Amino acid sequence: MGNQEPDTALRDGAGLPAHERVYRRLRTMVLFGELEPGQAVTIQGLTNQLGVGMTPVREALRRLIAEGALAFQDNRRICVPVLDAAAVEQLGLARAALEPELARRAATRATADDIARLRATDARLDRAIARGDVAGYLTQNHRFHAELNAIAEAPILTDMVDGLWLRFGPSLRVVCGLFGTRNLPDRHKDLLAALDARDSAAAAEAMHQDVSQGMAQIRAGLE
Amino acid sequence: MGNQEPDTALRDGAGLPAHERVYRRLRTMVLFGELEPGQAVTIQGLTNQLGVGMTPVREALRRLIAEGALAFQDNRRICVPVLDAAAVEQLGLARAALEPELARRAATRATADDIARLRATDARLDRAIARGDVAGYLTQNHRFHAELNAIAEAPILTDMVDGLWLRFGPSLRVVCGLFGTRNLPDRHKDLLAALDARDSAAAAEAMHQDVSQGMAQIRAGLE
DNA sequence: CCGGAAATAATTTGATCATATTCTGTCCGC
DNA sequence: GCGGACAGAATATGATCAAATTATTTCCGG
Repeated sequence: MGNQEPDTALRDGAGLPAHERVYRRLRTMVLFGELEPGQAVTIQGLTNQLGVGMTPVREALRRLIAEGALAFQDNRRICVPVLDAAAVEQLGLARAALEPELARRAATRATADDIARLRATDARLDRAIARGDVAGYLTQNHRFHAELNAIAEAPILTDMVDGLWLRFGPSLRVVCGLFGTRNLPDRHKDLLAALDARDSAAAAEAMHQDVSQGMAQIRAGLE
Repeated sequence: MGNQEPDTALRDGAGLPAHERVYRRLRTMVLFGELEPGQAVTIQGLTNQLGVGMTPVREALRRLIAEGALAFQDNRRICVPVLDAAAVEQLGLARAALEPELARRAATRATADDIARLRATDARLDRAIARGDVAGYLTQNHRFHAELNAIAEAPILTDMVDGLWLRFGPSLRVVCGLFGTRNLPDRHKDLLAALDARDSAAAAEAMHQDVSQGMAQIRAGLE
């Protein structure tokens, strides 16, 4: 059979280099659990699937591996990492150390517009949970935290946190697939109240709770 | 002129893929300040200098950029990042959040052999300082922290911290070049005492001091 | 004669390179 | 000062080589 059209998912992002498009595509796939933990990823498979040469694919993979989103197998195969209890613990520690600091900063900088935007995202998040829409939950939850981190204006910390989300994304998806959208932690209401009040300490505390509960959920879901 | 022999610094690591060798070489160059902040790095320059094709060089650069060791210029040129005050502040926050935790864990796991090895490294560090040997100071100081982090057995946290060191390496070298090895902070004695006593809290506190003083030094050195 | 382990052949996949194409910034002539 | 040609550098492709996994065959013991 001939090669089908080069994957509609790359239609946007025209003008960007091919390796950047491949990177973004794979990144969202990992972040939202479209690839499951342990799944193998081959270079040639991606070149066929995405309709680009191997050099851009290679670079995108190298970048994702450096960020921990993908991992080398014992041999030289590439796959989505499988988290063990120790990994989840370390990711939780790192998140608990960094994300409250971002929330603290956001509380001192958030404008009324910023908070309104966050509240709108949180409303979409609640609707997705009520609907039992796992993909919607993952998307909107990430969006909420990403918008909050952007307000903090700390690009280095934000990049580090993004890397952490990338690492537990596939596992979070698995856990949500098991338990649905019930029992999902959500300290966003406390957080929004703290932002309204410009209360840095309360914002940091709310974020700490949100992170702790979220990681506990993942740990529990992996038995 | 013809191309000279393919760089003696790549002689070791035989058997590893070329992109891995290029990555390690560039990584140590950045980590120990052999490249100064703002310096441009070209792909073709590296292919000539290291005697490899451009694909391995491309992958190594992509990886280093993902780790923050190198950065894109406005156009698509690559250079060593120049840190501003905000960047140093965020790096300091992240280090202060993560490295004390690693010290805490190391205190609960360190064997007598581990501590002896650390003490030997610290002795070499002191000799380098007394000698005014900047390169030796940078090497042994990094080695001390790397050995300590290895004891903590937390690979994810250790990787994150390694990435942070990569970011401020070039600037630390500049500061040391300005001020020599005088006034360099060193809470390593407190740290070793805490390890001897298996005192996690004291180890974390000593590391927090070491990090804070080190980052303050860098911030001061950049005016 | 049958089943399974070891050895070997075939396919798949990763690594590297040489080359072509595109883009950016610069320099010269008008 | 402006526009177009030129040079340099990065991006992207396909071909080629090496390593590894899988499939197949062979051979031996029961």
